[in-house]
Amino acid sequence: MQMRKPDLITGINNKMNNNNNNNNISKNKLRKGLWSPEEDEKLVRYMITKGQGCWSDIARNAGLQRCGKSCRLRWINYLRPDLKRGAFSPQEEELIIHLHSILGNRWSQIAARLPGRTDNEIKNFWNSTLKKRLKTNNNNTSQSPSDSSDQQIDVFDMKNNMIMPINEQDLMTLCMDNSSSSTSSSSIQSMQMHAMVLSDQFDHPFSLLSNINNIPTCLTQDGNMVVDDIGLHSDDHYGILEANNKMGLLENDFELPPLESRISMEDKSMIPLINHNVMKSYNINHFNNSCFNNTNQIQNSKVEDFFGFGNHGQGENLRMGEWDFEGLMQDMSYFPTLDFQV
DNA sequence: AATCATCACAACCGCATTCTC
DNA sequence: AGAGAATGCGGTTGTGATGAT
Repeated sequence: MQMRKPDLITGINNKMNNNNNNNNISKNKLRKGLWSPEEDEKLVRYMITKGQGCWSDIARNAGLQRCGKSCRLRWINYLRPDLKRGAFSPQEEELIIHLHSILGNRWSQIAARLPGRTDNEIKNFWNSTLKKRLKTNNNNTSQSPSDSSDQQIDVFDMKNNMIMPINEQDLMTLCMDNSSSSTSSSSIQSMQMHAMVLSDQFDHPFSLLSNINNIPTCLTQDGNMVVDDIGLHSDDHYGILEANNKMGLLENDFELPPLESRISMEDKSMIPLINHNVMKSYNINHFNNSCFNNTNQIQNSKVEDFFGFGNHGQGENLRMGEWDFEGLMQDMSYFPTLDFQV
């Protein structure tokens, strides 16, 4: 389906392109709007024979009166031979919904998990179809008292030594990306995730993460380690194990985050109390940055050792705010029919 | 048949980040 | 180091197709 009329930007372009004579086209006027079959053919032929390179060069050398950006978009979203096209399968739909529940509108990251699909395609599908469908579904179930969007999660304020509740949405936003979050509460905005303590009260929203096991939970401010599921609870909610003891096996592998990304523990006063399953999905660097920088013993450890992800290339870094999908997807037996592409 | 509303999606825009010189 | 170019990303727009009235 083609929508935009070609060359909306200038009437000059329109006339010139109708003549289909590249030599006559003004050097400064680039064509916009719909791509003609001829343009597509030029771009495809060029890409197949010459391969990818600088997009502005491609546009020029392929004889296209388009900016490089436009060529890139056309190729990535429409002309690429590995595009799947066609309707989304139910499995794809479900995966998009799940990924979106974790990632939000990070379309490119979602698309990276759907072979043959583009971020634009997924974004359009979400905005035009899935969002409405989910909204309808939510309306049907919104009367339920167990509506997860209203679920309160206790967060421990270390400065004031008290527990305060926040809603799940705020916590998820906080967890997703503390550099660009737009949480509704200023107190939450000021929080930084630097340690996790388990809490049985939070029945995590990420069911797909629930089969990740065998991790220690996190660290407290003084370098102690908080653990769960290994029978070391010291009271009703959590237990503390001396990090020295727990980390003894890991101290030979040393991997430190860049200095500038480390977070001063003094600046952080809030520790969320959340289920360890949620914590597992956090950005690995996030833990490097925030959890493990305060204890020498822990600094000597790789996070992969803790979480068993180990799927990153050497030296690979995730940006702040990204999630560790490599590790996450390893554990996603939830969608057995999909061929995940990394 | 005509009109209007909605859907679907290609493509654009602006901004942020990364790269290159 | 920094300025400009290139690239990538997410939000938004515009319009043909389709359905409802």
